Amino acid sequence: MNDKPIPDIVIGRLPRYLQALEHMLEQGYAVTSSKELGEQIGISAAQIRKDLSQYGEFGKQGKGYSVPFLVTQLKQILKVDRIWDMALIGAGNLGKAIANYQGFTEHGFRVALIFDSDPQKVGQVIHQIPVLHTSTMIETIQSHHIKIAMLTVPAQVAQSVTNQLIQAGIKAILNYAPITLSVPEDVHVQYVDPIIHLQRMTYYLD
Amino acid sequence: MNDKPIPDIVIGRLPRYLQALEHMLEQGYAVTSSKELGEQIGISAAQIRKDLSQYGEFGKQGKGYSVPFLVTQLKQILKVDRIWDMALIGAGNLGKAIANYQGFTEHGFRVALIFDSDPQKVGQVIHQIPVLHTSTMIETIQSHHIKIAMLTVPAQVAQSVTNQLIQAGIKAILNYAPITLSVPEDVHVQYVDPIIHLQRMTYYLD
DNA sequence: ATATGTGAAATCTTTCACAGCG
DNA sequence: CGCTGTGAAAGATTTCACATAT
Repeated sequence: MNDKPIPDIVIGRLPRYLQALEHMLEQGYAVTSSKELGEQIGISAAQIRKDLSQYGEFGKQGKGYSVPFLVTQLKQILKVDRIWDMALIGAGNLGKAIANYQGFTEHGFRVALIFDSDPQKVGQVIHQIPVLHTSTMIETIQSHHIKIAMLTVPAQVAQSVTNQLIQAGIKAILNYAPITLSVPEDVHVQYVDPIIHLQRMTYYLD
Repeated sequence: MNDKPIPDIVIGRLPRYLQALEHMLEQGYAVTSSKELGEQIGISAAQIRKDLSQYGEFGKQGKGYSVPFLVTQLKQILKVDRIWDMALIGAGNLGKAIANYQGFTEHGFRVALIFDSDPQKVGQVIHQIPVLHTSTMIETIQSHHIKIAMLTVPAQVAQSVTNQLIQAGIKAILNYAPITLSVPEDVHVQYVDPIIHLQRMTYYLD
């Protein structure tokens, strides 16, 4: 039981564990082991045990881990044992596809607000949510106490929209724009960029 | 000048460097430094110098790096100095959005083939490309010598489709299905999963 | 004066290997 | 016996700091 912060690299693996365990749960597994889970997701058994041991003793020696129990624990650790409302900024093709993605709702993430700066898009209803103009963004996000935003605006405006999001009290940004965002250190950013992933793989191709 | 393979963690940063440098190029920068580039993308100057030095001496002491030269070099290193044809498997909402995404073409990635198992989708034309039935997938991919696939099928069938892709000679998979794929070690997989990213951030929220 | 390229040092991460418990 | 939890060891990665070049 340490009081040092747990490395971010460990946090990054927890959602993968949760994903695999939820899959096992659907398949009716009652119990699993670090070895079995590791084989499923391509991570060593020792690493899984070490990662989990940062948070408590969830397993039983000689037996393994209870799948439903571990799912519950991981959800608590990751704070996904609740519903998170999110704001979506950018109602273009990508934004629309994201607003309609079922996976978010299934995992407790709800698109609550949608914004766009194009007057033609404002007033449209996407996935039952009306598109609002960005001029009302800061105060609307504030009044809804929303902490998570998804950014699907063009790269040229991504940083200035981000600055507004920070003013609005947003603390986590899922950024689909192909640009590195500059944010204060209490704001978290994750990047979704297929080009970056593809370029990382072509390196290894002939 | 080493002959050990360069760590994958270094490869993973190169596309970020390229992205920032292309951005600088558009803005008309002729020269940059490891310090300037590092501030742009939140990576230390020393790390950038060390990473680049794995591939050669691209900079000039006292001066910095020529932006256009470094862009050219990085494109060669990452093998994105050419056009890559790709196969898209899964013509649902997400697949359609991806097929229409301009960013791929702009970076030399071309969606050349689209497959789906749903007879209703077969024959549809998406972004000027006809949707083919998955029964013809293996031979069609082989005859086009395509090495990269994007997977936007439901999780339940992702592994079996992957097995077919491997038979077809695919060596790189960009996987949008929320499941870890099992592949031989000469096949590369990258994951695009917004839920995983969101869960990684909620950990840090109150 | 300024910024690279790079060994050496520091730090971080993973794996090992085994005591201990069910 | 089997599998966890965990210190210690090994390995990988990052940072430091400076000789060197322009």
